Amino acid sequence: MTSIKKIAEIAGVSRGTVDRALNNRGEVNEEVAERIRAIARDLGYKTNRAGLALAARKHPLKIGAVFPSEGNPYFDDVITGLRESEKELSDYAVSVSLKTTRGFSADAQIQRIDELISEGVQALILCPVNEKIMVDKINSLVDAGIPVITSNSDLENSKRLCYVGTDYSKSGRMAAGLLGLVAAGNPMNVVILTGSIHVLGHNQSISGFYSVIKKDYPNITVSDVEETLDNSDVSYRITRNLLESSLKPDAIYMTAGAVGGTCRALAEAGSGQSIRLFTHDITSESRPYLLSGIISATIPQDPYQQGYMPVKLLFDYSLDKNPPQEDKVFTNSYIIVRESL
Amino acid sequence: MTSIKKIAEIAGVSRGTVDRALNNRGEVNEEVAERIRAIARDLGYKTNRAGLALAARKHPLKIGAVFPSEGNPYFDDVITGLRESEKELSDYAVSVSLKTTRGFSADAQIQRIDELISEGVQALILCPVNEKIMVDKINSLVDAGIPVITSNSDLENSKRLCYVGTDYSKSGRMAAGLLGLVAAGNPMNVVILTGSIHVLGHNQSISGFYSVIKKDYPNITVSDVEETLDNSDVSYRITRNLLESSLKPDAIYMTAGAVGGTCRALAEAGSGQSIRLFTHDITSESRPYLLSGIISATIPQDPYQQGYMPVKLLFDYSLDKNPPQEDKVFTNSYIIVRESL
DNA sequence: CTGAAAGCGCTTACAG
DNA sequence: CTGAAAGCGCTTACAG
Repeated sequence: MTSIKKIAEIAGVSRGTVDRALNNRGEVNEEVAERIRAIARDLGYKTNRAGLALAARKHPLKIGAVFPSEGNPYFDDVITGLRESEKELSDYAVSVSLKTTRGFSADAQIQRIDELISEGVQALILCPVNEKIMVDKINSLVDAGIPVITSNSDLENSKRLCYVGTDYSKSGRMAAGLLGLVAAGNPMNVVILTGSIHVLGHNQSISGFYSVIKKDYPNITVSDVEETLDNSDVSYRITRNLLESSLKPDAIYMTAGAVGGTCRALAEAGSGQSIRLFTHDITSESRPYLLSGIISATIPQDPYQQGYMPVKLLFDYSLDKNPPQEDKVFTNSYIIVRESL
Repeated sequence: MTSIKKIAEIAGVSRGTVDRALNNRGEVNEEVAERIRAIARDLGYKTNRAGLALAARKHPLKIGAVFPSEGNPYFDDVITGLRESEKELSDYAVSVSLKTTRGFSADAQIQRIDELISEGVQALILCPVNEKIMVDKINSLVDAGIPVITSNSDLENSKRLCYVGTDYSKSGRMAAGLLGLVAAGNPMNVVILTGSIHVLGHNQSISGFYSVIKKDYPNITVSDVEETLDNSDVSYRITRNLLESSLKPDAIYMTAGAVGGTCRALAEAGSGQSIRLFTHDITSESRPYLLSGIISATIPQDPYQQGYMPVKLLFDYSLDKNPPQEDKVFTNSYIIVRESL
C-alpha cells in the first residue's frame, strides 16, 4: 500500500506538498506537481479513508435533508435509512439534520432549506416538488457551493449531483409482468389508480405498464385510469364505485399512494369480491392488507436505500469532489407477497 | 464526541490505561478499570472506527474463504460480494484469500482450509458440507482462535460465529404464496424438483412450501417430489418424463440447482407445452430462460450478501471481539419476473 | 500495574 | 511555492 508518506520520500518533497499536488489544492509548482502525480499513478496510490476520516474530524460535515414525510408512512423507511447512514458515518463526523413538510409545497420546502442553510449545513438531500422555482433554488444552492442530491423524486434539468430513487418505468413493467403471470393468458380487465397525472414518476410507471402489456399480454386490457391525488378518501370512493360498477375490473393496479382507501373499500366488500389489488411499496398502513390477502402482491422500491445512499454519496463527494459514477442511482424493485413478511 | 483522550484526562490516567480497561486487556487495577468504565458509560463513549482502523494497519487482517464454486454459476454473485467487501475494507488492511472446490467434498474443503491456515489467515468463511467431520474441523479451528462464519450453508451444531444465508423455509413459503397467487383458486398440480433430500436447506424449502399450501391453498396439490442432485442431466431426464407423462403437472417448483436441464427440456418441448416453472436464484445459465418465458418467476436469495456480509462481520469481530447480534443472518428473498431484468 | 512515546495516513495552519 | 509540526483517535511495544 502506497501512502502519501512514501510518495513524499520518493519525490523528495514533504507530505504537505504531496497532499497539495494530489488534491489539486494549487500553490505548488506545476512541474513538481506533475512529477508527484506520475509517481502516485505508477504506484497505484489510493487515498486511505481511515486517515482521511480522522483528519476530517476537524471539519465535521453537516448534511441537511428535507422530506414531505409528515403523515406519509412511505417515508418511514427512507428516514430509517437516512439515520442508519448517519450512524455508520458518525465516526467520520457526519451528521444529518432532517426537516419535514406535510404535502407537496415548493414554498414550504424552500423555507425548510433556508432554515437548514442558516444552521450551517454544507450539503442537501431533497425530495423536490416538480416546479420551476425548485429548479432555480437547487441551482442557486449548487452555485453557492452546496451540493444537492435528489431522492425519490428527481429534477433532471437542475444542477443536482445525482438522483437516488425508483426506476418508475421498470416498476410499471414489473407490475405488468406480474399481472401477465397471474392472468395466465386469460382475459383480464385492469383499472389503474395513479397518484397524479402531473407527477412524472407516476406517468412513467403507467407507460412502463402499457409497454409490456402491449408487447406481451394482449389479453390484458386497461379499462380506466383514475387519479387518487394520493388521498385515501378519494381512492376509497373510486374503489367503491368500481365495486358497484357493471364492468367491475378483475384487478386494480395502483402506481402510487392512497393504498389504504382502496384496501378499506375492498375489505368492506368482503371476501366475495373478486378484484385483485396490486400496489407499490409496503407501509405500516398497507402491511395488514397484504397479510389479509386484500393486496395480492406489492412491488416495493427499496425506500431504505433512498435515505441511506444519498448520505453516503454526499460524504464521498465531500472527500474527493468527484461526482457519483451514475447520474441516476436506481434503487431495487422486487415483488413481495404475504409470505415475504 | 468522547474520545479515549478525554476519558484519560477525566480519570487522571494515561490513554494506554484507558485502552486496556475498555478493551479488557487485563494488566490494570480492577478499581481503576471500573472507574474508567463508569466514565466511559456516563459519557456514552463509542470507539471511533477511523482511529481504530488506522492503528489496525500495523496488524493486517487476512481472511480466508472456501466455496464450492467451480462449475457452479450460483456462486458468481457470492464472490462478487466477497470482493466488493474486501475492496471497501482495503483501507482497513483487510484482505480475502479465496480457495474453491468442485462439488461437495469434505476432504477437498479441509485441504483448502489447511492451505489457507498455512498462508496465515486469521479468520474463515466456509460453505461447509453437512458432515460430522466438518463440524469437528470448524470446532478445532475456533478453539485455535480462528473464528469461522458459515455462508449459504450452515452447520448449526458447530462453534461457528454465525450463519449468513438464505432462510430456506421462508423461500419455500414465498414460492407457495406465488403459486397460490397464480393458481387463483383453480386446481393446480405441482411437481417439486429438489436438489437432495440429504441437504437440510432443500428440505426446509419443501416444508415451508407445504406449510403454506396446507394452510392457504387447498387447490394446490403436489403430485411428486424428485431429486436432481443438482445435476442438469438428471433434471433434464426427469422433466422429459414429466412432459410425456399422462399426469403432466401444471407447474414445477425447483428448490435448488440443475435449473438448466429442466429449462432445456421445456424449451425443446416448445411453447405449446403448458408447464410453468418456478425456481430460486438467477444465474448466467438461467437468465436467458427467464427472459424467454420458460421460467415464469424466480426467487433469488441475495447471493451477493452471502459474500459481502461475512467479510464485514469478521472484520467487526476482529475489532471488538463481540459476536454478531444474530446467530443467523438471513439474506433477503424476493420474487423477480422477466421484467425485473 | 502504569505512563510516555511512537506510529497508522491524512490535512492544515504557520513560518519562511 | 515549500517544509516542519501538530493533530484527528486509537494501539502497542517499552521502560519502569
